[in-house]
Amino acid sequence: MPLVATLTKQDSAMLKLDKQLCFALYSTSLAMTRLYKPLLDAMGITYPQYLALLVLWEHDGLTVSALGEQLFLDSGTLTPLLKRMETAGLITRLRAAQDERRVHITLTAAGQQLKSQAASIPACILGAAQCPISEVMALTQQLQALRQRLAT
Amino acid sequence: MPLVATLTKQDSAMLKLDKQLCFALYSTSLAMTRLYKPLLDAMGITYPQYLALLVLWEHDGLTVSALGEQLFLDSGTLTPLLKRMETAGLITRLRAAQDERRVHITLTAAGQQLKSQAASIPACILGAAQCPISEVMALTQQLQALRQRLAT
DNA sequence: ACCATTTAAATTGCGCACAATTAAATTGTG
DNA sequence: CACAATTTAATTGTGCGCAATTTAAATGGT
Repeated sequence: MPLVATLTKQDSAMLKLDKQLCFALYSTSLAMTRLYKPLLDAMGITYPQYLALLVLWEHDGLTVSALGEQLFLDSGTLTPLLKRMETAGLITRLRAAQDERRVHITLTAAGQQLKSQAASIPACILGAAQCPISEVMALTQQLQALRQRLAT
Repeated sequence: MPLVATLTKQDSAMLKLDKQLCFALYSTSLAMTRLYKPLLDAMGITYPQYLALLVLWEHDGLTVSALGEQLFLDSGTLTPLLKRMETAGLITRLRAAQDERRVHITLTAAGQQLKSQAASIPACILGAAQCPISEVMALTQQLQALRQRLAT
């Protein structure tokens, strides 16, 4: 009698890697990051740094925690990432005078200029995805809805 | 004249974080991992280690590279991960006698027994996802198809 | 005004991902 | 057979994610 005899066939079927949404998410997300890598290497940034820039290009001057809310990341991840971006000359980190706990992140001229360099990236990625924009948008919305349910 | 004047409205719209499939993938994948964490903590394993176990529960004795093909990961990631799993007593790493370049990964009794402990996980996650199984299956297949296109 | 509580960011430590390199074993070719 | 090319893991170094803790500043109740 094998040790796994306590598992029903249904349980075993559920534990197959290819059936799992979690792995489809995980492996597809990593595949997407790999696709971005050469494009971002040319800009001298990493993928999470690119995400931070996407936020800052929309809303400059956010605090670390406000940035973290947009990205679903905490200061443990963001603080060192932002320090590297500061060293690279893309942003400045400045404590607020009114409330010295808060650190505001502001784009430098170099950080702002990267936006025009990034303008060609979405089309480039869409091309690699090889599927109609309508499908990409639908998938994006499904994932956002799922994320919403998972995070509660 | 601002520096971003070279960007069309369409370019700027494409660079909005919320519109991006890549971020939906990234943030949803991380949200999923966070959901697994307490369940896996109770088993003493991490999420990537869980994925490795999913493969080994189906096909025991795979080489490092065969495991890597299933998981879309390389030896730089797997070697240290597998060493930790070996230290934890879940697997053994054994070089093949016929071809000493190859290292076969085999489940220990403890590694096999974890499967029954994991049997309740998929249902638990499905509950948190709060959506019908049909939708989860459809999303999984869409992501697998996307991954296929991105990886080529 | 005092002090406990709360909040914001930074720090520490661990485990991935991944590029690049290295080491060792095997295979292919003349 | 010799030896270059290939294959397989392991190693090295960088940058995340994240839990847990720490530090410092602001807030709130008395």
